[in-house]
Amino acid sequence: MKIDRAVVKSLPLFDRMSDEELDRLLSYATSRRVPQGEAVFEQGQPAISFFLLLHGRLKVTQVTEDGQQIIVRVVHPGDLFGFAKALQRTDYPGTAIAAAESVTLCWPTDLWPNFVEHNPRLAVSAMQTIGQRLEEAHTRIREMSTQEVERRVAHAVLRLARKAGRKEAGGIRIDFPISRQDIAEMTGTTLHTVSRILSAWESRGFVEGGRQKLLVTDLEGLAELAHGARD
Amino acid sequence: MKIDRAVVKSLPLFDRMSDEELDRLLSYATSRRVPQGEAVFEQGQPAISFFLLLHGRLKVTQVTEDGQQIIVRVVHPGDLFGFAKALQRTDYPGTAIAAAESVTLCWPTDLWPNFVEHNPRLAVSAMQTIGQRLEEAHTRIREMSTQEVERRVAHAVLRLARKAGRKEAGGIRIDFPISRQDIAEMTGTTLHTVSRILSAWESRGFVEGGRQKLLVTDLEGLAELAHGARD
DNA sequence: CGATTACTTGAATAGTTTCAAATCCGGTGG
DNA sequence: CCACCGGATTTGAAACTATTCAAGTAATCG
Repeated sequence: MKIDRAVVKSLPLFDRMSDEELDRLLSYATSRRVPQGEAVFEQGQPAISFFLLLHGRLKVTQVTEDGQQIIVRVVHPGDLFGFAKALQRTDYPGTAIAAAESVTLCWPTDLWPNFVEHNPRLAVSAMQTIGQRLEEAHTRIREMSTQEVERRVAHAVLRLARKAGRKEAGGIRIDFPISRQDIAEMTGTTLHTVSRILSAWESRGFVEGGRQKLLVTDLEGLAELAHGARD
Repeated sequence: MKIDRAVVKSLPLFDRMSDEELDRLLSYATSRRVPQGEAVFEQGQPAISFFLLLHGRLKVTQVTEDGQQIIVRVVHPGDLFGFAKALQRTDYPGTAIAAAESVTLCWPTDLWPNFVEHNPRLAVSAMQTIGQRLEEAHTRIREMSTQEVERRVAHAVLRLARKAGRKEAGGIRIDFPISRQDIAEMTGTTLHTVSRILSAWESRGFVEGGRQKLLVTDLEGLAELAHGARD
């Protein structure tokens, strides 16, 4: 598949890179279209590549020993993902599934040290990314430790609106198919509880639901709820 | 305070480093004794230093907006900590408190890039450390999402036994003062629930409690419980 | 000792999950 | 184009886990 250089160039990660260097980087990359529902890589597979999401949306999931699934994070366009090797792992700790039709760039893991050497900025970016992820993880732990389900769901929906929201008449549309089950797996609860919460919100005018659809109609209200101002 | 070179040299992080390089590193370091209950740094302070724990034990805590506290992690001897700057942060995201009398090495954050340049191994180690931490965080999220409190507490105690356990007649002693409240803050529950659980375990012969004391008397049994084999 | 902090434990309560069943929606194939 | 099927969603009721509230009991430190 042909790589769209303009798209890559527009990403913050690469915007200060010289054209030559960018070309060199891209010359090693392959592009891949991932249909909805298909996995880019699966938990436990050897980490032979690392990736950059160009279009679409991925869910990174983990399955526990006893078969329960959680969503570790959502990958948005422009995010690096699957760089297990940079963290000294040999296999992928989770499964990355396309929530919507997606396009990824893909490099062999072996090239990581090479890239980092030629592009210190990339190393810094990677560090930053990991640091952010660690913080996000801690935030989530904090929320799960101290907040009740409704506020956790509110925070999750707000994050989605911020990272995957598209303005639309009447509110902010979460721009990829997301089910109640997904939200449950992101917040550590059950789809039943999520459904009840969204129903309650709908009657309060905060959101509008739908099959794998979510429209935030009152961001302010939700934010207040998430921060404990309302109940 | 005088730095004990032998102690530093015995750490995996430095064991392949040349004596000259180690001396150079240590020449920039200052050593500091931290009495029990005192903080090495506090949440929100500018990150002017990074640290290595030589002796003792630290709890890293975060306080939520509404004043609730959680324990993000426990720092064990040999661990690097407080390298916020490496993650592109300018302040410390948490507070590090000495759970027992501790000794730390301390470097100015500015030297981090310099060190990393001269010691690629240190950079790799740091990456590895962060990667491990991210995994630990995800493990914790997974546990909090899918497991009930008793199993979470079992896992937490097992981790403590592994990382801070000292063999002793009759079992494995958690080698620093730890309260029910601490365990509650590590597992996202209340001290009451932890107390009840430990009491139940004590009558089943898994542990022996005490004021800020914990002795694991049946590691096997606890492990089974943690993995869902018993109830 | 006296005060303080840590711990234990019972009872009531609240928040969530589990179980069960009905309903809705979207696409597929006739 | 429409009936039908399967996955997604909703919702009620029961069960349960863990928290909150409320005392009361130890252990430690000055």
